[in-house]
Amino acid sequence: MFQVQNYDLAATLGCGQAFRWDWIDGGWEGIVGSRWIRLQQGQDNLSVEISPKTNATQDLGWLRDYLQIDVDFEFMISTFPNDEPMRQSVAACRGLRLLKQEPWECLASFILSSTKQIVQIRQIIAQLCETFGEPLPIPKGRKPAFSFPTAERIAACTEAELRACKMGFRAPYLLGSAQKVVNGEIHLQKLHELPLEQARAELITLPGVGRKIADCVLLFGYGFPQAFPIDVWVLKALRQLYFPKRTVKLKRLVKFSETYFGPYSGCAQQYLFHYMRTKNKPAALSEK
DNA sequence: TACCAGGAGAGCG
DNA sequence: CGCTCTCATGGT
Repeated sequence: MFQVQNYDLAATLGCGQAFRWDWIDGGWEGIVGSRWIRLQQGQDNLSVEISPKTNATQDLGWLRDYLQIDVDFEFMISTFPNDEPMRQSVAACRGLRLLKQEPWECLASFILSSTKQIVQIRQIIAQLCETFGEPLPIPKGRKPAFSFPTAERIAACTEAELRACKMGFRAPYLLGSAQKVVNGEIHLQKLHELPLEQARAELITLPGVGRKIADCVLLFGYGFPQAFPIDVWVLKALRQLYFPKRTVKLKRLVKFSETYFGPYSGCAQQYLFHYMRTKNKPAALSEK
């Protein structure tokens, strides 16, 4: 059980930053590392069930860190620009947090995300884990759970094996990136120590990783608060909400995003993303 | 059915 | 540079 304030579990797990959480019987079930987890939103707490069972005194720091329980939420959103779009976005999903995900899983997931709807990304990743992940212990009666396959396991695949998981043209990208991780051409852990621009430059050397996907990994996997991924939704948000008069080019919007949204611009970006995706369909959240 | 999806990379002028 | 085209698949 975690005591929390302003924590919107549904927005956090269902907003498209992670792809392995399912809404089941009033709670969220997913995998963190090598453990099956069930989380349930309470009034001012999150209840936690873990498999294999852990006793109450066991250290859950790793899960607190993943869920970013201890961030100063009020301070963070107080740094957002005080404009109409941000007020609307925050009002729509107050309590959305950025997760701190495992870098390789985050990288691989977003390589698979390009020009795919979130539902499809989830399907691809589920099949990838079922096929190449390790089975994990689960509570009685639950459907089987699998770890996210390591870079080593992916690097040992053929392109055809990966394509069988329906990832299409992304297969050679995932394979190539896994190989570079395994043979040491990039050190994912080392990126934690680099400034944002250098870490981004490193990631972009990987096949299938451009500015957008690199920023997703930096934001969701490394916690760089100023990584600002601009996908089709955020592009639409920036154009529609901030520059409605004329069509501003992407390059210009990248510059705008680097200066306008403050020290936690990446988090602001996620509020804009969630707002754009849900404002015309309020109830669609739990399944998408 | 037609359109589009949390893009990247190659080819072109 | 900056623009266009292709890549694979399936949801809505």
